[in-house]
Amino acid sequence: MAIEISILLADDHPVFRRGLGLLLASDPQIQIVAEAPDGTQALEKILALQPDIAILDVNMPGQTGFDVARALQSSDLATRIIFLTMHRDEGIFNTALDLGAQGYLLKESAIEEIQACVKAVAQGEKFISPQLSTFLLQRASRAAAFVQQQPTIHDLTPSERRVLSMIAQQQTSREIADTLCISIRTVERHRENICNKLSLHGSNALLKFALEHKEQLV
Amino acid sequence: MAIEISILLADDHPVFRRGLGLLLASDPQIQIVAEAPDGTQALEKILALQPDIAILDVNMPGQTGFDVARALQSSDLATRIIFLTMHRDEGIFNTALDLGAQGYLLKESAIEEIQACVKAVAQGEKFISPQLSTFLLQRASRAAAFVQQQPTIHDLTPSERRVLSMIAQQQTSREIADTLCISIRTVERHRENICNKLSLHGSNALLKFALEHKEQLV
DNA sequence: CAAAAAATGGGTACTCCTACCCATACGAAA
DNA sequence: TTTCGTATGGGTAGGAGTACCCATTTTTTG
Repeated sequence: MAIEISILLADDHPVFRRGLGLLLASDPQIQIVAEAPDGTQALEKILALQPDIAILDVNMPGQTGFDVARALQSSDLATRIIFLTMHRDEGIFNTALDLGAQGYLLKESAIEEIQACVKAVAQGEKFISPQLSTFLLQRASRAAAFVQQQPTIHDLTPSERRVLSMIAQQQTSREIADTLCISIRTVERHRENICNKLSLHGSNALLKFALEHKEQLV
Repeated sequence: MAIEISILLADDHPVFRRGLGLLLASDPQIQIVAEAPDGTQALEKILALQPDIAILDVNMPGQTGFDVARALQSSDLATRIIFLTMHRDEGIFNTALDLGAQGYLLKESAIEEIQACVKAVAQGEKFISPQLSTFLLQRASRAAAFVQQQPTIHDLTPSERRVLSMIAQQQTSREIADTLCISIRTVERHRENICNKLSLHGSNALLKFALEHKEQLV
């Protein structure tokens, strides 16, 4: 078949981006119509070129892949999204799916896997890295249970998220209170609520969590 | 000139490895003689093929790029080493230089930069990502001052390193003491000594440091 | 409008960690 | 042999954070 799949490729690592571009373009069905080194340029080019598929790195300087996806959600473009990430992380994975991603790949994926993903997504199917099947099953069982058993970062209120991200920047409650011009007790209250929502216990639970989930706290 | 530079390429991410391979091979002077997905295979192929240059990812499953470099140090091979890493991290950088690396590149480097690095190293020069010039200057000034002003992980004793890596695994002093069958006071003494050596201050200073330098604590 | 959620603030007890004080034992280096 | 580094242990004070208790105000939502 001579059906062309037009693709925009966004990743801030030149070698990875160019390399993947070359590898994908070696397939006659696939055409790379643009590349972008960051989310802002990716979004511009997606809106201008309206590719079939946008392959977006999650972690890019400036606008992240998630930011681009959010911006696209409010448009009526038919461009489908494949996320590409370093992190075998359930939180990021769930965020991606909540943003309506059709594909989710780890950067360590084999080339054949990425090609298969592109073709599956081009035909309207979904494709998720097999390495993440655990997360997918957990997500499915959660959905089946009709209750969210393991609340994530996304269940936090804006204030709580703000505090959490400041914790990830290694600020103490005292410093956070001073910065936000609120009482340290309020900060500690937020901490408590976050701990409860995320089922975190023990000493420095929040600091540990925050440092391990920095990426999601941009 | 028709001088061929033979290269072994080791990285656990297939797309990055293949992509970089294709990009480098597009230069007529450069020939990729082998690729490897992990340190063990990299070492085998280096010993068998004796390439001019080995481009090694630092973070690979099993044997890391550093492990390979250590193994090569004790051999008398002329293969020069270029390290490739995600992390803009001074500790990793210094370790690499201590291991006799001729090149040190960030994965976010431009393709031209990597090509320049390969050619420089092939001619016996050194090449370090310009993004790391800060570290290089710090290292130089440290050496000039003839004293190590900022001791690093490498200045810790074996016991201290063991404790630090357990801290990075989110164990409390109590748990570490139980695991090692020593008094919690000894663990706390190690913590103190580590804090002093690394000039760490404030609450949870060690936990923060340990979580931010996990990669070096394997 | 009423109810729920979110944000604000305070009290108290407890644990963990840091930061200082003290010491003894052992092996290696000067 | 003496000294230094390392590992081992104890005491004590204080800061930071968790985990409960209490409350009021504002905003959002049904």
